[in-house]
Amino acid sequence: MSTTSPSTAKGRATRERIIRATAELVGERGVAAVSLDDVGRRAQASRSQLYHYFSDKDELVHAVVDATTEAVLAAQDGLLDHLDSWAGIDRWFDALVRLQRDRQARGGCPIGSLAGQLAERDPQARAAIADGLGRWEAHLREGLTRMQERGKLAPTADPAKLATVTMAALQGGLLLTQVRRDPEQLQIALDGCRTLLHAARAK
Amino acid sequence: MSTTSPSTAKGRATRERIIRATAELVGERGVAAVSLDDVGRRAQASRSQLYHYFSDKDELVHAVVDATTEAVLAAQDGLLDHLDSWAGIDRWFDALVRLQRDRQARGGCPIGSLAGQLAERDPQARAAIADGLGRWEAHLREGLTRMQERGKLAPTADPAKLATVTMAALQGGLLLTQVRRDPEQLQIALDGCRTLLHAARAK
DNA sequence: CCCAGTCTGGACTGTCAAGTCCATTAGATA
DNA sequence: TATCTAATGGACTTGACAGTCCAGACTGGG
Repeated sequence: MSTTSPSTAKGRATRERIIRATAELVGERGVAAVSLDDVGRRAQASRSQLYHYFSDKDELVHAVVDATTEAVLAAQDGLLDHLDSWAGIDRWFDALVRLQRDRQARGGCPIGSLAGQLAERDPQARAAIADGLGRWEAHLREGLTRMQERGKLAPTADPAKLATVTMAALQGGLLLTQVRRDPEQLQIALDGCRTLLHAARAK
Repeated sequence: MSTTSPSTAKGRATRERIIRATAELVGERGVAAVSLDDVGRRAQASRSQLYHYFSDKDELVHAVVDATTEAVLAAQDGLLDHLDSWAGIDRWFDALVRLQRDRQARGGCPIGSLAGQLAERDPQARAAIADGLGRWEAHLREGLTRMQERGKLAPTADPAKLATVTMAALQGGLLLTQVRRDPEQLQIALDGCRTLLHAARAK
């Protein structure tokens, strides 16, 4: 629970600034390595403001988890709603790989990173992350389902499982990309995945 | 560098105990949440012993990374050397899924977890983790290559890429398993991967 | 313009962790 | 047995961090 939800525009802006700054720092260094002083500095907010808007660090982290999942989904806006055609899926895959190249293979997946850091430490965060990944996966599952309905995907294919495999390849590919500092790793993973999806093409 | 490498059996035992205790704690709570006092308590060693054998926490963590990769590979001993047949690959996949069921989907992959925690924070650790994953992947790549030589895999297939996709599916499947607390996620990911591998079967 | 509620700055406290130091014990070797 | 070195215990220092507190500034509805 927030200690205070801001009722003025200024307050809301400050709260947003705090969350954004925290999310950035968490992305750069990981949750554990971010101190509230760091956050205050980057957000141009004093310590007391942090405690004015969040009851403690955990609550701030939860807000960051939510903001991060929203940001990841928003960043894919325009792509996730068109996963019901082979071209749409290709565009999505290409965009994901391009993003890793632009980022020089740093940081991995913001949600996946949070997962690794929080899953065993904070059950509430784990649930929120699972939810975020679920929403992400749902876009693909629903796209594949529509394709099946339109006869583009074999009737025997299982859209739910295909969506899960794809998420696994994506997350795993991002992990390999991050560890090896090589965006090609994601490319290879998604290429494999594409082959698998095409194998479920309606004949 | 170690401050001191133990020259007596007792010293070696202590050093081992420290590494093992740290690895356990890191697996349970994550790197950042483990203090040297915790380690001392679990390893039955005083603070000064930690500094006798390791120059600082980072060096201890590096030792843990090495020990963890060795442990993960050792745990798959008897499986990794037989990835040159469809049956061998099936046995491997099954064992991985069974392990997650036994562990109630907790902890994910020890190496993958370390990757998420250290990749952006400790370049040396990142390199060590990349090396460990590389050795892991090499077993599969070499197995697939042998299969190709024996005509079990299509000549057009690319063992290196197939091995990479498989590692991605494995790591991603483990991440989903961990976040969703559901071992079935790994099963689905590996089943998809199996389908992909079979698609590269020699006709 | 007033003032109640909102927002903000920064000093302060308690806790805990990393890393240092030194005195002591155990063990090997001659 | 004497002696040297490895190994150990634990107190101590230093610094950083989470969280508290309170006084002062701002703001918007009356």
